[in-house]
Amino acid sequence: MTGSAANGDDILALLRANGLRMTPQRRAIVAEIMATDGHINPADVARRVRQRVPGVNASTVYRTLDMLEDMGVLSHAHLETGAEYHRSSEGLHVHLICSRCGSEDALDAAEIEQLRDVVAQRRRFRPDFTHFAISGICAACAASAN
Amino acid sequence: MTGSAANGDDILALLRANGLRMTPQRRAIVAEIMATDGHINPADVARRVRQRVPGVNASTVYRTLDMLEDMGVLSHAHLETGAEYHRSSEGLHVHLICSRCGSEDALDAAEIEQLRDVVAQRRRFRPDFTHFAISGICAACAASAN
DNA sequence: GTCGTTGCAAAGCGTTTGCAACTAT
DNA sequence: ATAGTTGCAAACGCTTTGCAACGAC
Repeated sequence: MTGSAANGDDILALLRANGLRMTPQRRAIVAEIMATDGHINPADVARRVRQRVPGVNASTVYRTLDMLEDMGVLSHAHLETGAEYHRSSEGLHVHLICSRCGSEDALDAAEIEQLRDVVAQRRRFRPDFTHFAISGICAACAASAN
Repeated sequence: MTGSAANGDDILALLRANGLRMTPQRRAIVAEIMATDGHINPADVARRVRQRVPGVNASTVYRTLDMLEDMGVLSHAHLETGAEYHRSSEGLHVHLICSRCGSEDALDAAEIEQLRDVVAQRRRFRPDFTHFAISGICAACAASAN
């Protein structure tokens, strides 16, 4: 339930420690995830994995992603297009998404801290800004538009 | 493209001004929306409207919600369960959602302002905190849990 | 009469499920 | 041998689409 596994070996150990098994399908899925920086949605992961290793069923991909999230290897966040997975080891990641052009950026740890403080100032709610993206208008679009 | 219509008459006027028509189906959908505080998703709106006015097709509901959003009468936000519509006239509304118990709360204008400032401090990105919810742990859950 | 609007029916898409066969351990 | 895992195929829920009929203006 913990692990911030950074590589295949760590993940294998994690599975073993929980009585789970490392199958060829899981190897392929983990490899795909580890090869991808940033986020990809379940359907995309399924497509990509199947492209490399034709035998992998989509339902296996969905079940594996769920499992990896339970193990703490993956996390998901909600972007405009829906849920996206990313490696938990990538650390705090708050997505800024331009609603006009779709470009993406990210806040750093200090900024996230400040956002948390604003909320904590008046509420006992402990916000997790990584779970949902923050929509808005990027500098470029603000300059060129309205 | 503008309107913050608060009642049926305003909406009718808005449609007229844009060469659109007020049909019985639209009347039913608008009535349902106006009778609901908070948010409901498209599928729910469809179900509720059909319950009241059996003749209304689901595709009509989807098309009408899209149209009303284009007109500025409705807005949508992204919550854990997906997209939710709400009346634009309800004003700035930032959703705080507890990921443990699902309870909801909202930030007020002053807090939203402060969040904006945090981002503006170092970026030219203009955030819209209303578009995505903010996930986190509510006070009650933080107290009862580990 | 015009043109926006609707219902219908079908299809699309991502996702989930039950179950028998398979296989990592 | 034991349980975890997979593929299959079907079903699911939400949403979209093309098109002919309809109806608000």
